[in-house]
Amino acid sequence: MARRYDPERSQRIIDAAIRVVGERGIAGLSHRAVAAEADVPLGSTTYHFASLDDLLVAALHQANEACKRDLDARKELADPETDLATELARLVDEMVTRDRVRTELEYELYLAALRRSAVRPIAAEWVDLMTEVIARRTDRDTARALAALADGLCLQALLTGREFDREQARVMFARLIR
Amino acid sequence: MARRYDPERSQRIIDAAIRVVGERGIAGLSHRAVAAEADVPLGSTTYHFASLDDLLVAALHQANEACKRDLDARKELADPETDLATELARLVDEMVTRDRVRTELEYELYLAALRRSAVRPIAAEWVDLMTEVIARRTDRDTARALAALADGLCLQALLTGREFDREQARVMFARLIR
DNA sequence: CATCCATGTGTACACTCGTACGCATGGTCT
DNA sequence: AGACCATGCGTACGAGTGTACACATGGATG
Repeated sequence: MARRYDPERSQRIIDAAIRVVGERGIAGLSHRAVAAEADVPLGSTTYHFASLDDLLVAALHQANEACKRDLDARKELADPETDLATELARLVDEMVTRDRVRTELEYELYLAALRRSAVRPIAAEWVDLMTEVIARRTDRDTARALAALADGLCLQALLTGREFDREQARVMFARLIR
Repeated sequence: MARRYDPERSQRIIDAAIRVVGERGIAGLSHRAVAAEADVPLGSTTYHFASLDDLLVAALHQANEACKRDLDARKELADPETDLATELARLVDEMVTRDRVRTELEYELYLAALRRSAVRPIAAEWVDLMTEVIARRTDRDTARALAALADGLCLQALLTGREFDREQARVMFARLIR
């Protein structure tokens, strides 16, 4: 039979799950949808992930790790030569335009965390990392507020569909920075 | 047969739907769950709301209207004698403690809006009203940022489970107000 | 009073889903 | 070489779902 012994199997299943959630939302995640997307039989998804929740957690965790790596790799955010407010405004701008799909998935994760306790730690991780990265340039309390403002601005942009005004955002970030 | 001619029927169905979403989340919304909660037969829910989406939209719309009325009724927010930053900090505090259930439902609405275009206008309405109410006390751009910060702080509190620090929030709101 | 039709009710159908489970297979270890 | 067992595969079952639809009822209308 085709494709036996596939050491990357469970990884490919996770990748497929991320694509499914990205396209149809968490509500659209099912063993069958993932199996089809990964081109593996149904039994394979249930073998590698005992329950659908396990799969969801694995997928969201991996997606979140990718986001975190990206965030960490943003040298400009850490570089004290740059203007923090400008960099944050740029970050949000890119999140709601270039990376819009991934950002939507990120917020899907957030809001799913409200109901599913298994997902909450993952969401909390993201909030914490975001705060921590910013805190390298300012104090912790301010960093938390900056992260919150960034979150709120993202959400507003995603929900209202209004165009994001980067310059105005920069001004607001600047006001928070002491 | 019992309870024929019930002019409040569709209203009671909506109320039941709100309770169901509040308790189990949007994922838990089904014709049958609502029918049971409203104590009406299954056919009744499908009669009054052709599709499940119709019911969801009606429920979220009504819940949102209630929130909006409450927000409008907050005299302190409009009263120029009060300190705006203090009032906003109090508002968020109450949202994540006393009104936590309703707030979770509000964010559930946000989540739904990300994927369902029918729900997006309802979420946008809420964002707009929030901004408008605040804009009575300051300029529009600042109001938008204040609303975004409030949203972000709410979300952080709900996700991390950390206790909300009202005083710290007040300081951050105050920094945004020019 | 006769009729109509908005409203209310119960049931049935087709579908998707999560999960369980028996069996196949072939690296790996003794 | 032979046995073992992690991994892979297909199928089946029961539960839950949205929706359609045939029928009941009784206030409103003429």
